[in-house]
Amino acid sequence: MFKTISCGDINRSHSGETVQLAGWVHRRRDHGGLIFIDLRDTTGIVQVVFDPLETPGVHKIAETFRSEWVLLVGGNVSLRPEGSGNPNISTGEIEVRATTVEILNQSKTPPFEIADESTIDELLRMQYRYLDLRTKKMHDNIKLRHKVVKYIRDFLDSRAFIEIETPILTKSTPEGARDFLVPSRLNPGTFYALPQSPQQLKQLLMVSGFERYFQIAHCFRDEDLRGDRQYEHTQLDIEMSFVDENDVMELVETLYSSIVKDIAVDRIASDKFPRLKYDEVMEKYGTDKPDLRYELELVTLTDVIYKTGIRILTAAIDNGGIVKGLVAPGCAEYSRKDLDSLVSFVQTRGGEGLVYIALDKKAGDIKNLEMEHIRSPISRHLTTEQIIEIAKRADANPGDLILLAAGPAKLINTVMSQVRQEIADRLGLTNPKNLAFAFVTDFPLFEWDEDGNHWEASHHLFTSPWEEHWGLLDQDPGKMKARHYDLVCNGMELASGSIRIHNRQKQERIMEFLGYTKHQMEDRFGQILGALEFGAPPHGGIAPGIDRFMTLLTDHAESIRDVIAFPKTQSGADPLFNTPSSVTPEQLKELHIKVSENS
RNA sequence: GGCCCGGUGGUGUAGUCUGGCUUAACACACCGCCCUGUCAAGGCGGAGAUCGUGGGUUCAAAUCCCAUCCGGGUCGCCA
Repeated sequence: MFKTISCGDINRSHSGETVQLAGWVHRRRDHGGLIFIDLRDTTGIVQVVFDPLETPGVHKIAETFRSEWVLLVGGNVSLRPEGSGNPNISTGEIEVRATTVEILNQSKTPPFEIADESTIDELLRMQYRYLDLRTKKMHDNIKLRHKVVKYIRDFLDSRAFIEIETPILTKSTPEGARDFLVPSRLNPGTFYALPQSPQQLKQLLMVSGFERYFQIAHCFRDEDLRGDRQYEHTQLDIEMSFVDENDVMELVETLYSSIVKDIAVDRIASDKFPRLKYDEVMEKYGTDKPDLRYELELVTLTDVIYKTGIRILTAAIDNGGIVKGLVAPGCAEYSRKDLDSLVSFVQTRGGEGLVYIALDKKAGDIKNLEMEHIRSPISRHLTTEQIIEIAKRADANPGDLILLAAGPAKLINTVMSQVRQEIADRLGLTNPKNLAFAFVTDFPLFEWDEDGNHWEASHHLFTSPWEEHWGLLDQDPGKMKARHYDLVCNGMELASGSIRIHNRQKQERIMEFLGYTKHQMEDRFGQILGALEFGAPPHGGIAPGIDRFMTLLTDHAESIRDVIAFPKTQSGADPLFNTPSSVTPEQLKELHIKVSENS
């Protein structure tokens, strides 16, 4: 071993000891006489002193040190002279007085400083990811991730779960997300697919009788990337036999609240996660993954607004749309600029616009509201009584700002849910230390797809409907509820799960309803349908995303890219490896692949 | 695929709207010299940028126009 102790582990109890350290030159402070080097390894930073009077030879070498050189330093730990301690670092009471030094490696001047406080272009960070990962910030993120994953493994192990690996080369199932395909060399013209999730595999493991399975699983989806979406992400895949939705939710609830309590100690979360119905959260928050750190509920105002006859709003209602409002408490004083930025916020997200009604707090009480207290582009189309009615319905008071948007329900919900988030940010209600977990339940089993003009499974087609809803399949499938539950937190979907169908006939009824022919069922799902015929136990599970969860646990993650060691850019590139890249004609030939000219 | 923001020495930014006062400014980093208690050390000096790329307009373009590439956000998409 090169070192007898790590930089960050030294403290005043080691005073007087002789140590050997290895690490990187974090910073150097050359006084001409004394030279101070902050030596950094993965545990932290310690100050090394090179004294020209005590060790002139070693001091001479130290004059050549530059940032990020790799050193092996021998020396004595000593308390710093009175008054020269550094309370900002854990090793600030002591220093190592160097007696020997060896340069293990030199470094070019790095393209950016290895420091947490610097903001560096993300492309450059990715091009030199191995340097970006040297920062304490990234070390902390990656180490915390390790801790969380280890905690999960220990937790589930202690509850009799078995971790089982499933293959990365699996079968393409064209529904859902786009698959990543891998050509088969031995079977020309055929392909494997990378798993979008081990869904069918874990169900098969339940049929195999393992009863409690989990896996830290890599999942692959060839869809556009975002701050919270990468081509490949890691999920905690869980499946259990002989359970109902409560068992699964309670397991996750205990696991997640324990992680917060034991690892992310600066985070605040409750032990019990509220359970909310899908219809209710869509109405109140406009999204199925609401941020519950604050209230700010949306209000449907379609009827009151329709009565006013204001054309710009009622036109949308005539076309089948809705009007939703949101009260921004105490924001009546918003400047024209503030308001304009909200309007364009809505417009850049596909909305027609945003109508505001500011109620001057001078009115005192809502009953005393007069026209002079109203600031709104639609005020001249409204009577005082109408404004009071709107305000009452929205539960707005003088001093508040009412925001209204009209249009198709889906769009308005999407946009207004984002306005809600934006207002909460502006009001400072989004403390990242608070983790507002909740389960969303009672999802519809199917969603109508306008474009394709057919029904789709809103979760996936293995999800069981409520037992008493099977009768609705032929009558009113849109009303069928699913045994499906999501874990949400701070406006993020963290996990999705369900109780599965474990009966072949029932599974085939769903597939048939979704438009599959017998032949297609057999071709795509033959393996799972077959397994369901051999004593498949009732089972269900859930799959929490690890990457998203990690961003909630750290202070230093702007996106999931900050909790993944080697992520990809929004266009799916890795600037470090410079991939995707072309391959040799020989490789293509072996794989029976021809690249078309016009691509 | 649509929309929005951004790209200026090694890094981070200013300058762009309103073309010329720019020999492109500032901070950090880098190089040299000075300096014995600093810790984002300090002082003095120095080097370093054809302003993402390609066209165009103009007497004149970092600045205006067109195209294109790259990064980020967002809608679609993500069972």
